[in-house]
Amino acid sequence: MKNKKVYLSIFFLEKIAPLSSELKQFFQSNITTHIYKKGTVLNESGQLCDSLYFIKKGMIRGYHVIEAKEITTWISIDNELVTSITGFFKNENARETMQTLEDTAVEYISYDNLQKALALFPEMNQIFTALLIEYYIHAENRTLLSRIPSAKGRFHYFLETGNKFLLNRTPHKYLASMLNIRPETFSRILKDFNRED
Amino acid sequence: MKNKKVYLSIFFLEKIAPLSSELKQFFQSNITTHIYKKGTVLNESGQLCDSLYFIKKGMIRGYHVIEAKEITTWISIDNELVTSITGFFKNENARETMQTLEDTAVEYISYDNLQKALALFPEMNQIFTALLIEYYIHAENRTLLSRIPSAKGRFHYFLETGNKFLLNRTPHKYLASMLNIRPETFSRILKDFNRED
DNA sequence: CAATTTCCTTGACATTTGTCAAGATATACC
DNA sequence: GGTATATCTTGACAAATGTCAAGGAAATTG
Repeated sequence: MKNKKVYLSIFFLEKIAPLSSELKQFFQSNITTHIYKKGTVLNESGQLCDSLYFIKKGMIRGYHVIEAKEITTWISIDNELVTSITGFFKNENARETMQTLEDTAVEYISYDNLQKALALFPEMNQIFTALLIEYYIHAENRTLLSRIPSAKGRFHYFLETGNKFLLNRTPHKYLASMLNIRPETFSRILKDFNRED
Repeated sequence: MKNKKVYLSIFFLEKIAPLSSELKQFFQSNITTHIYKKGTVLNESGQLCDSLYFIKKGMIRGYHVIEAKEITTWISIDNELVTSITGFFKNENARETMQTLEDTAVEYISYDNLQKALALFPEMNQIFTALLIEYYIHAENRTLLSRIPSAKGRFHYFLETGNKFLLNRTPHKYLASMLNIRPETFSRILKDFNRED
């Protein structure tokens, strides 16, 4: 008798709204798992991103290339959903590149299967909407953060909005990029911060 | 015989997906119109924002107050939907303030009525999702813009992404704030830009 | 349309942050 | 585990942008 796999992403979705057993069964049959080595590019800017990933364990960043420089716009870790949102949800080519910053175990579902789920299971629409709102809020927070005038201000806002633990887990150059600060300046701000505190 | 009012917002929604005549009728009965004087605050940070506005004609900005300074995060004009998204969609207190920058005619619908529409008319969910995705993309664009390192770079990205016409319509101090530039610097960059071009 | 207020521009200067270079740490790889 | 590579730190300096102040332009108000 075959063992049923346990998918963390299903638990994750259940916390948003209850899933019918049919929908759970659907996920059970359509989720794929994979482990990516640190540094792997999941999806390149300009390619179609047709997967929605759930990070079981690990870290992924999204970045854009502007004026020949990488600009990191988000970093996600364990128990978060990630995709190249603009590309995935409109089923168009992604504008950002996604890359793992640690060895990363993911569960994922394809665009087509997600659309199927939306068509077949009414409760899926509810979940999908809730997720979009959640993601919108993240985007709004990032927007606000990056408009704080001083580098120090952005750094502290970043810490105060629940990201402090990333200091010990993410290479600082990516945090610096996300905060629109040069690594050298980041290092200096961090020194001051550790001194005060 | 009573004249049926013509609501631009209904045309706006029809462009996203077809509306059943029942849904159109529902909007017909539940849309309110209003004209706000320039400078009016529609919804203050910390208050519940329970309306989704469609700008018939005019201009509205959203801003946050951080470190005692106003930070404008978006500016919308004719034929756009606006609300304090985070607040409205989660039915929580808004974190931003919305203010008209011109005399502004709006059509709006309440949170409760929007929820009713979502419950009663399946096609409304489709529209709602499409709108959320559209708004997400806007937010992502703003995020990217504000992470461009140089003030000049942000200014040019702003122009190149279809906002040039705002130069002649929006007081520059708000554009400057949205681009995270001081008004004095904005003025200097603009002078250079006009010289070159 | 005159008066008042707000907004924009310009100059001089201060401050922050970026740049470059070198050495120190940490991490990855054979 | 030792070597190679990447990352972080620090200093000296340069460049970009912010700040302050004053005058001019534009818009608003009575």
